[in-house]
Amino acid sequence: MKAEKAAPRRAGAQEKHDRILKAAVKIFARHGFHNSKISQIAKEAGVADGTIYLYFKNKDDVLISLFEEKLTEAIDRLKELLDGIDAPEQRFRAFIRNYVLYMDENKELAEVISVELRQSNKFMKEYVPIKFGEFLNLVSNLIRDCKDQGVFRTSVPPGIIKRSIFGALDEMVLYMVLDPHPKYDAEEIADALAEFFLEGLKKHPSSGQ
Amino acid sequence: MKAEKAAPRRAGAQEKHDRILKAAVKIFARHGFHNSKISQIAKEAGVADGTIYLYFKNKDDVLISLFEEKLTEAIDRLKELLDGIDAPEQRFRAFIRNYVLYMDENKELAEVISVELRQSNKFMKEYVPIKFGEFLNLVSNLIRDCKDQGVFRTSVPPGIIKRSIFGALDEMVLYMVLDPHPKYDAEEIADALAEFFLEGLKKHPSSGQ
Amino acid sequence: MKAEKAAPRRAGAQEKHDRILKAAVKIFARHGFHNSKISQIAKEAGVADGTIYLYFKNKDDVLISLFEEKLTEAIDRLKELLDGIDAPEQRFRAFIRNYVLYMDENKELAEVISVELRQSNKFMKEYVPIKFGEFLNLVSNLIRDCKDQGVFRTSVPPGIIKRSIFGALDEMVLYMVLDPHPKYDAEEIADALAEFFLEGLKKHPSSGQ
Amino acid sequence: MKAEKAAPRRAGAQEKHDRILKAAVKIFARHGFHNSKISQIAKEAGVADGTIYLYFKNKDDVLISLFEEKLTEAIDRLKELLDGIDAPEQRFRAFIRNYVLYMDENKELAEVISVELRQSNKFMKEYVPIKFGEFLNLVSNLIRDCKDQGVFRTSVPPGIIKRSIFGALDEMVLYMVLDPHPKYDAEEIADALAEFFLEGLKKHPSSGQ
DNA sequence: TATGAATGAGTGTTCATTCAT
DNA sequence: TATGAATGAACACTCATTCAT
Repeated sequence: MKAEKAAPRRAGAQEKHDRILKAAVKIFARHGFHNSKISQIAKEAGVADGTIYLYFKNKDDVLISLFEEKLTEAIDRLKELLDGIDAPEQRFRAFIRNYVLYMDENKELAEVISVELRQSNKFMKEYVPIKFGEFLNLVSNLIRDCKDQGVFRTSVPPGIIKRSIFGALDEMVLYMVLDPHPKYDAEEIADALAEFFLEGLKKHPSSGQ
Repeated sequence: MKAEKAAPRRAGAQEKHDRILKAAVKIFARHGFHNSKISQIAKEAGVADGTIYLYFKNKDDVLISLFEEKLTEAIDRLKELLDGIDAPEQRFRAFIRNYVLYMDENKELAEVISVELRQSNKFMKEYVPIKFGEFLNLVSNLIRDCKDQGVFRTSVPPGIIKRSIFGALDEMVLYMVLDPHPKYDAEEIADALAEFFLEGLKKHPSSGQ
Repeated sequence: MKAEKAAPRRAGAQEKHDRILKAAVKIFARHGFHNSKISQIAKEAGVADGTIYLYFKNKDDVLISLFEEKLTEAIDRLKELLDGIDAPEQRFRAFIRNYVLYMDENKELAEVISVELRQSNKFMKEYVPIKFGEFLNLVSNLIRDCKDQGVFRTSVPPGIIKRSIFGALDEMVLYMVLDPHPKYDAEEIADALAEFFLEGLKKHPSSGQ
Repeated sequence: MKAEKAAPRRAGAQEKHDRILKAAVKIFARHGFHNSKISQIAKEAGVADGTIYLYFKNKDDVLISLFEEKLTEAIDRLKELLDGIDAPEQRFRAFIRNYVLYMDENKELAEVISVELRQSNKFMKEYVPIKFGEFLNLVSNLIRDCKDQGVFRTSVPPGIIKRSIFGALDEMVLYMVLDPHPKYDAEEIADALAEFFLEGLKKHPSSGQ
């Protein structure tokens, strides 16, 4: 929930807020945050420049809000989806699959997240890291469940696994959405990644120790 | 080899060029590319603002050159190192290990690469993607060798593996260099990652097919 | 009487007009005209921003109206007061005294007049100079009466006297209302100023000529 | 002496600094501080907009520096002049006379000081009040000397006198420089004011008490 | 080569004003 | 009348880049 900024009370307020954020995703994806102009976003959203400042504190806040709201949305969707699945391995697979498919359906958002998240994570102190941490915890929990149930016997520390998986997912998704002639489609990528991670995390009896 | 720009003639020229790039790494790591000022780099390098333009076409070119030269250096170091190792699996392990240790020893460079590479990859059309591709190919080759020798029997496509590994490495390294109180040291991280990847790529007899 | 603007029709209209002006005095005193926002005045007055434009043409007009009405009020009060006094010297003293006391009782108004009047006098072509001239004429008349009755024998031209007196009063009042730990109170200041001016304007037999 | 802002070291630096300040006086006099644009000043000074920021921290600093330097100059000139005069009354007269003539010769500066000083005094915390206080002290000292030597026997407190005199001078000067068809010239005004003040401050034996 | 003063295009942000409700 | 969301013109300030020395 955004604070500080008196949200306009009109009926269409949320709609306009969303329109601006949607425009921002498109513009940021196209030019990158730093090369995007507020006036471009305003134009794309069909509002005046000044209107953006009725809904967001400043340009940074547009990006932060974008991260916050879109990550929340994505996380919620993933959580809800996982709720319907019991078997840990299936949950893990479903997570990977749905993350990849979600990003494939929201290519511009995927671009923005991949390209700008690190910048933001480093230079914007507040919201982004929190939301991002929440996302990483989702991964942690999945891994812990898999371990608890004996699916994963890996000795790799969870803190390393969760980040590695995020890094791999993120990079892969970026490649997927940017490549104009992709060799693999989202489904293939999702399956391959799931396969890769699962193999890496299962402790195979034959591989001894 | 850079073009357009008058090649440095004096012996001290290369030294000044390097000093500027070294300063740039430090400044970019601290503030990010877009928030870094040419004047800050000049000051850090102990030269006048204008002098930077004797060695680099413009601000973008400083970052591009940085990527180009530092990636080249890193790649060459890794290549040379791998040359001394025969067994594919050992080469793979050595690669992971050395990448992580190298970045740990060059924390500022690691930050810049992690935080700025994607932006640059996307928005700077020229050198960066080429150099980055070269790096990825290094990974590809390692994987191909492992496959050729039967170490990896994975069915995951190499194009997906190489990017996943880069993504995981990159994210992990970023975490490593940024966390003020890291839970794991570089050695642990390297070992864990190698373990994770190798397990994921070996085709385990027991895991059937 | 203001023109152009629809005359307030409802009984409550005048009241709202006054509330806005009262709010404006407070806000202008606190931040200065140029640093005051219409929205601040609206908030202070408890009305919507747009409402101000139902009562005033624009921001300038708020200040102009403020000067016009408050100066009129002050002048009328002073005139009325002077009407009850016959002796020119007493009228002069009463004028000084009451101007100072009035401003002391209306500190915020005094600040606005002192700080903004000159700007307005110079850059706002219409009402302000007229009203201000009227105020100065009040002084002129007092002086003329004193001269006519032989109280003042000064050879200093009236045009110079009236402005000097206004300047001195204005500066003194500003000092009085702004100083958080004033050395003199309003009464003392009034008496001192009256003394100073009267001495300066009486032609003292002993001082020759 | 200005600090913080690295003054350009070039030979012509002081000259450019002065040119900008001179331009600022002209522009501020014409439009008032708040309605003056940096670009107007730059144009008038024959420099680029950005150049102004090499010599001044920001727009406020231009005004502050203007006050500081011009007041210093004026005060120094007045001090030097007074040094050559012994008799307190003559010193007082000389002060009035020279202040008025100086302002008459620097009409635009006079306008800026009269119109903007109060704003600045109130809203700019640092330099202006200090310099202004120094100016007031000059007046105080003159009065004290006159009292010490028995020229003034007034009972009006010095703190009130100095501000009244400044207020009267300032207002009178403003009138003088603004009136397109002035009834009095600078000499007359100076003489009249001196006369007025002196009469007001001398304690006339015949006026008893 | 090296300097750093000068440039001026470019933009985030503010806020007086409007107008649909 | 009253509202306050929306507008968009306006502007201070920054900083990459140039160029005279």
